[in-house]
Amino acid sequence: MSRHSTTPAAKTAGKKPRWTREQKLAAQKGKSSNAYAKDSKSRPERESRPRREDNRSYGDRPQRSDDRRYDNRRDENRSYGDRRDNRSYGDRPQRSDDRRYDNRRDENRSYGERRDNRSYGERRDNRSYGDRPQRSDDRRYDNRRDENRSYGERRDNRSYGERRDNRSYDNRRDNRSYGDRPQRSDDRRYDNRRDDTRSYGERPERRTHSRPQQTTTTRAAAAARIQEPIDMSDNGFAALGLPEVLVERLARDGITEPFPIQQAAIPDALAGRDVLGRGRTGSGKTLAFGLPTLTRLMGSKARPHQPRAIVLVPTRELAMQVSDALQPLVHVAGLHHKLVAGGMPYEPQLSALARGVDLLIATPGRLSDLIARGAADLSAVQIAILDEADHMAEMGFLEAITEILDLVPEGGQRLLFSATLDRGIDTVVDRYLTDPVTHSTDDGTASVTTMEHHALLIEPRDKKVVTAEVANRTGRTVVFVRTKLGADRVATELREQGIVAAALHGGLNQGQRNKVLGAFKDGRIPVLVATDVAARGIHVDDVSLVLQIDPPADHKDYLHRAGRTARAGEAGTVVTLALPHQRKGVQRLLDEAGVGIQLTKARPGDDIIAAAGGSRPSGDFVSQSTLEDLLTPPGQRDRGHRGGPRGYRGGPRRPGQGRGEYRGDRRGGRSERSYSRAGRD
DNA sequence: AAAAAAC
Repeated sequence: MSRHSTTPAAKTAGKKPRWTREQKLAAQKGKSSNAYAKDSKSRPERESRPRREDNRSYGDRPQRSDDRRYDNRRDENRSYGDRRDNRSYGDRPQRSDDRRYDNRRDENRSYGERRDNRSYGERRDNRSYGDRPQRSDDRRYDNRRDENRSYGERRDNRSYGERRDNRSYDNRRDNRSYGDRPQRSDDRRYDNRRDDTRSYGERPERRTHSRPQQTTTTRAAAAARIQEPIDMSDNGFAALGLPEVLVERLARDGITEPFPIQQAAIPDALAGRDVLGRGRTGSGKTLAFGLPTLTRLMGSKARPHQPRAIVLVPTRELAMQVSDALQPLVHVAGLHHKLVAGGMPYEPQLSALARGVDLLIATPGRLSDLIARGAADLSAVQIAILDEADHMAEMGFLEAITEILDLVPEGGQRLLFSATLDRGIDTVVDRYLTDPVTHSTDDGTASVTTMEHHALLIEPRDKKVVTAEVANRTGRTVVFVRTKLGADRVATELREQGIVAAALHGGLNQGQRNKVLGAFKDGRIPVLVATDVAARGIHVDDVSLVLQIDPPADHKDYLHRAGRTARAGEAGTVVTLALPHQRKGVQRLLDEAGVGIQLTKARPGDDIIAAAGGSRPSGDFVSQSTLEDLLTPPGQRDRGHRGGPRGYRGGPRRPGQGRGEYRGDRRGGRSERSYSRAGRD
């Protein structure tokens, strides 16, 4: 336990102690011998262990004014003793040069003040401003809901015919006339998202279409219909002790029977216990932690800046998905939630926190950022949840996670979920959980029986062609590669061979990431070439093939990547390619994952490729402009220059004198509102 | 070793 102790020096400095490199390495090796799942009772009581760096009583801790976390006053507004920087003025960095107090965009600063004063040639993005993605198209700077924007600003101003949901009426989720639809709480705007990871086809109610046909169109009638009782007698969620509003809301989406992980974990989570939950990919883990969390939060309100529950997730896309999935439930519970992640504008996150958020769904970086800014204060968090917990406990995430969890008061509830929970999370469990109960609804291996696995041993020179042949098929395909550059390269190579493919990785800006994933979900792009950014948690309907052209790092990654297909009982195929020098490693990985198959030699055109649904691609080059067209939602095409060839558009423009897509800051004096787009378009 | 995660 010595790794949890703190040096006196660190304490007196009032700094947040960090783990040393040695401590982290020790933690990574899983040196703990604690068998939390089997013998958790034998662990010493939480209070008796000096786990936290700061186990002084609250009264002994540094005063707020001394606590950087909660103090974002400027130094000049504090007493000298409180100041972070008590160098003499002359020694301090010039204010205009001081990033901490300056979050203006570069183009609104004088040149000397800019963060990036590299010459143009050195900059990463030295396209002329005109060539850059249009600001107005960039979700990062505007995530207001459509209904709060002027029409011109709305994301979806496609004509009805162009919209995503132009399935025939019978195929729609909701084919009632508008007037017949339920009130806002049931409104599609808040309801075009999944409540869990089951496909719609999987939901009992959807098959039966038992929704009464509406004949009236008044709002009153719609409101009355909401009141219609839903049969609770035979509802598995009601039986678990969940509140009626949540059960009803689920039932309205046809979700009446909990999946095994939900059945297992919800009662303990409701009872306030710490839970380790393992359920195979696509088995509904989001609801398993979401429902009890919301239930326990119901009835009281969050104070400004003090969320009462946090969900930490490893990627922005997953954060969005979790947020979307819980949205309707949060709403009917009378609570507020907020997605807090990087690549998105600060202002909505800041203002939501200022209003008070019950449930915060966050990626670690942005949350830490907001904490440092004094916008978020975790001292009222009662429930802390780690989604993809084993991944969050790995090097690279662990430090950020511990930094955040250290700010959460002890004694609260902790929920850790993943499809692959192994001993790698022991350090986190030891440090933050009390007497956890483990619910494992599968054996952590490739137990999804509707999933078919192939592993092809190929020659390096065949890789490009085999990749294209396997990917050339009907149905959605996710191709996994190891690196960001690889993703771009493979996507390009596939397009050159006639396959419509787009790359998704963390090197893209959030606007691009959203566009690519959106186009893939819509079916505009059938093949997604992704790094492991898409390996975990991301749900896309009807992905029927996962193709791993670079082997995953370990067997857990194999299972997570594979888990993008065959979700919730659907069928799916996983094809893994291996080069001769990767043969041993890949075979071991297959064994560890419990797949139970052997590598098979394959060449282009082989039957095994056809058996997996693949065929020789057309070879008709998919041009860049075709791709851009497909990536751009239909209603946003043919506006501005998007989709067209990139040419000279007036040459470089001095920052601050752009085309006016983004003018918020220039109105001056409204930094908090600087992303406001009022009057635009 | 890479990817992800703040700007």
